[in-house]
Amino acid sequence: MLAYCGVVADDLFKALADPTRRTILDELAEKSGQTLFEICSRLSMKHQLGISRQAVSQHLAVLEAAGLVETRREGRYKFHDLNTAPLRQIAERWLVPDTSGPGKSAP
Amino acid sequence: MLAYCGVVADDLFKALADPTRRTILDELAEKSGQTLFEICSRLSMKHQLGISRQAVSQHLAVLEAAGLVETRREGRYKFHDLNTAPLRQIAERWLVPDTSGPGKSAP
DNA sequence: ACAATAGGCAAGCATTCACTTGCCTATCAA
DNA sequence: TTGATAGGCAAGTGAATGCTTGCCTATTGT
Repeated sequence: MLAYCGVVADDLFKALADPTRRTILDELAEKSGQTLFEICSRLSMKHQLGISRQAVSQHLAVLEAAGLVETRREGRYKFHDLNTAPLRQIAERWLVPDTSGPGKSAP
Repeated sequence: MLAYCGVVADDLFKALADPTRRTILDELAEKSGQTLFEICSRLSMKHQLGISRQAVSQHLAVLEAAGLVETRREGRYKFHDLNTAPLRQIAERWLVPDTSGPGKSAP
């Protein structure tokens, strides 16, 4: 799709810049569909991250804005799923030799 | 090489977080072996980035710390080359495991 | 030698960012 | 209902970051 291009690029890289957010992605890759509290307890238990619930919530919002996390609501629960699709533009930007025409880069 | 692991991960993602640094990577991907002044003029000409030489120098230092840029000195010139090797750990970290989940990735 | 070129080092400033604190809404169980 | 759970919103704070300014060293050309 043409999504995850242009303007979203900045959100994507900024989302990946924080180590806590990368750990959250690791947790969602290991078990998808986790709630906010489940992620919080996992960060505390497995990674010894003393972090508040609101901080994790803000991290999830950043990841969602970058398209790396998708959410679905069910009752009072909100489940979070990992979406690795935006990551492919990283590989497409520099890892592939530039064979195409004058491709406009997205800062 | 065993480099580009562990501690370097944070430097890598932080280096990619800035749009100016990503543009520098684009320029080095298009033409390798550029000097500081050459990169400066390209950022100014092609990308309309009014940025000082020192700022570009600092960006290059960050990129070099992340392993994304390698340098070689010849006389009073310092040439910069792109190294995309560190980028592969991004794909290897999240793109590989896709056995679980609701199976809604890659629409 | 002298000046121009290519680059480096360090302090200061302004913005951004991660995190906390406090309070609020919505859903479910007793 | 009441209370507990799951989550959201907004202001404030301290640290990190991007950029500038000023001065410095090294190399090259005349």
